[in-house]
Amino acid sequence: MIRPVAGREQIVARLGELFREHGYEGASLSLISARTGLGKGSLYHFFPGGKEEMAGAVLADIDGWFEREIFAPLRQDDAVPAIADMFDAVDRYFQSGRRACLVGAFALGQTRGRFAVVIEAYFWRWQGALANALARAGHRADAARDLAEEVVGGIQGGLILAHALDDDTVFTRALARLRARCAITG
Amino acid sequence: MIRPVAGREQIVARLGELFREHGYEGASLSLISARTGLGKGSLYHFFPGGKEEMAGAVLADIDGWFEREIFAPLRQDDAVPAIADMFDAVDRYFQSGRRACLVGAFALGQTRGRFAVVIEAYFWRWQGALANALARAGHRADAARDLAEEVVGGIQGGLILAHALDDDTVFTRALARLRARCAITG
DNA sequence: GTCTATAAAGCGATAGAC
DNA sequence: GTCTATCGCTTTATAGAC
Repeated sequence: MIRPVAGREQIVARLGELFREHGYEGASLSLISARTGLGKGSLYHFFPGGKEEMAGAVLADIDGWFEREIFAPLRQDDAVPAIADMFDAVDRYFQSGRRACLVGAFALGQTRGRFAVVIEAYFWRWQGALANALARAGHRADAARDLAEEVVGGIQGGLILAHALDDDTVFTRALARLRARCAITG
Repeated sequence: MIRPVAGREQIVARLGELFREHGYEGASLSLISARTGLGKGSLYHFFPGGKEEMAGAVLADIDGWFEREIFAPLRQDDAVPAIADMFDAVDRYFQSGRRACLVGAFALGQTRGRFAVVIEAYFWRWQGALANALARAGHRADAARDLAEEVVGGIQGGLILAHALDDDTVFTRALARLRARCAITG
């Protein structure tokens, strides 16, 4: 028995978990209906564009969260603590590796085409904001860009490996490695 | 116009590319039929178990290739050149980042359940074989295990990021970083 | 806003002729 | 081995009552 959702905000949140678990193709409308507690009529009332609009809304929601909680602080706040906060926020957001990255999952294969602009912008801004912070933290500009790429990619890889091996500690170790590498050692 | 396939071997190869591009759910039988040039009757002649058996055959094929070309050499051959060969083979196999990792893609979400045993074994053996080689190359045992995890995860992350940004050079840089880190520096 | 009913198309899978 | 035809079901999406 699924309690019905309260508003669009909560609908989008549940859609997010559903797309994470089943992917774009695998998340059928009947499954969506069951998990949100809403009939198809209601779903099409909120999202006239159907499933593609639902997934788009989820991506926009995720993008907004990261912009607010991670990218903006990286660009604006004091660099060293902002980077530390990023790792904390990432660990919380991905539930120590148990939660998949929807943007990363959509980046592979055919689904990418539908949402290419959002996917590209998400990773581009993440890497850019992190490179900016790393440079302010004392890394040379080119090293900061390279390290930012390594961190963003390393997080995605850690998520994949943690899911593949069904072992959270893989993701925890990946975050710890990347965190250490962001410190100025030389 | 698709030229018909010559044998099961070639069918499996084409199925692999199809599943890479569309995922398990997205690869429909009509798409499979079109891309292999085989009718559904023929497909079910080769794979009585249907789509799941097709994907299973693809995974077994991939697993066999990696065991033969990468894992076994890592365990048996001279460690330092074997590790270098691994990076070369990985770069070739994933076409410098243009090709996705099917095992990694299947590891996320619902599809994982169908093939959990193969997925887990693939990454487990990769990391184990690499850790073994790294230890023989002079890394301390615990550092070798950690580095192997970083490399295998880093490759997956590099693939995701390269696809997301539609930029091969991301994967090339990731491989270069990981390769350098496998060298004994201390 | 939410529901049920239904349309039209596509799905995986099977049967049987050749 | 390969094909066409078809089954039963599910899919996305729409219509219209309430």
